[in-house]
Amino acid sequence: MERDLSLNLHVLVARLDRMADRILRAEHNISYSRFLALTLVGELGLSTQRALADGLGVTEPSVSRMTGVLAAEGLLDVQPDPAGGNRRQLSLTDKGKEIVASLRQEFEDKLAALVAHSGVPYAEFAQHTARLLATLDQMEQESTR
Amino acid sequence: MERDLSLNLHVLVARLDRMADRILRAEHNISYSRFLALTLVGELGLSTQRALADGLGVTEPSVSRMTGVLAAEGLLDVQPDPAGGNRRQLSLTDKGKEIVASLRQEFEDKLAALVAHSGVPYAEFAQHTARLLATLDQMEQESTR
DNA sequence: AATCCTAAGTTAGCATGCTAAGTTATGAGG
DNA sequence: CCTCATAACTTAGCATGCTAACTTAGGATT
Repeated sequence: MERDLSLNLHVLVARLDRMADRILRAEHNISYSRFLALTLVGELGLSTQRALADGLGVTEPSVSRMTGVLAAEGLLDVQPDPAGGNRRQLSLTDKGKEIVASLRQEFEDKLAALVAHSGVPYAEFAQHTARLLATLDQMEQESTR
Repeated sequence: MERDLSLNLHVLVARLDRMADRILRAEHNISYSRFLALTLVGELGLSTQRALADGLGVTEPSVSRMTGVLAAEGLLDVQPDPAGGNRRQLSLTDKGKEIVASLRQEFEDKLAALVAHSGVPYAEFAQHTARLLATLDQMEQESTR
C-alpha cells in the first residue's frame, strides 16, 4: 500500500473540507471558503485583503473576488483604509458576525469527535500541525529576503 | 491567537499543494492534480474512475474530466473494461510511467525536509494522519449503510 | 422476454483556486 | 515638483473542484 504523507494529508483535508462544505451549505446556506474568510476577519481581526490572503493560504486575486462576493451578500464591510494607502479595511456586518458567532465551535467539535474516535491524541496532532505551518511560514519569509 | 486545528490543517495543505504545483509546473510542465492522478493509477494500481475518485478524495465527475485530459495528453490509457459493465480500465502510457517514476520520491523528500526542520517527529505525524484518514473512511462507509 | 435496479460514467453549469498583467496610492530620490 | 519604486488591489482567463441531472451496461424480478 504505502501512501505517503503528502498524499494522505492532501486527501484527508480534501475530504474534511467537502464534509464541512456540505454541512454549511445544507444548514446555513454558505460555503466553507466564505465561512473561513469571515472567521479570519471576525476572530483574528485580519483587516486588509493582503493579510486575509496570507491567513487563508490563498492569493490576493482570490481574496479580491471573495471580498466582493461577501460584501454583495451583506456579510462583510469593505472600505478604503482611512489611514491611507491602496488598502481596504475589512470588517464584519452584523449579519456576518451572527454567522461566525453561531458556527465558531461547531466544526472544531465535529473534528475533535473524529480525532477522538480515531485514537489519535488531539493536543499532540494539533501542536504538530501548528508547528509545521509555522515552519513553512518561516521558510517562505526567509526565501523572500 | 488560537487558530484551531481544522483551519490550520486546511491552510497547511493549501500551501503545500501550491508549492508542489509550482515546482511541478516549472520543472515538469504538469499540475499537481494531474500528477496525483497518475501516481494513484501507477503506484496503487487504481484502475477504474470510481476507485480513482475515492483515492483522490474527489467526485466522479472531477475524475471523468481529468481522465479525459490525461488521455488527450497521452499520459493515460482509458479503455472500456473487458470484464464488462459500464467501466473504464485505466493504465499509464509509457510517457505517464516515466513521469511518475521520475517524480515519485521528490515530494516526499521535500516534505520530509520541512518536517525535519520543524522538529515534528515524522513517523508519528504520518501515522496519525493515516489513522485519521482511515477513521474517516470507516465512518463514511458506515453512514452509507 | 420486458421491466426495473444499481453502479459507473458523462454533461452542464457554477464556485473558487491560480498566474499574468494592469491599476492605484503613497513615499523616496533627484 | 517629477519620476520611480513598492505594496495592495483588480481584471482576464484558465484549471479543476462541486452538485444535479442524465446515460449506459449489466444483472435481477416477474
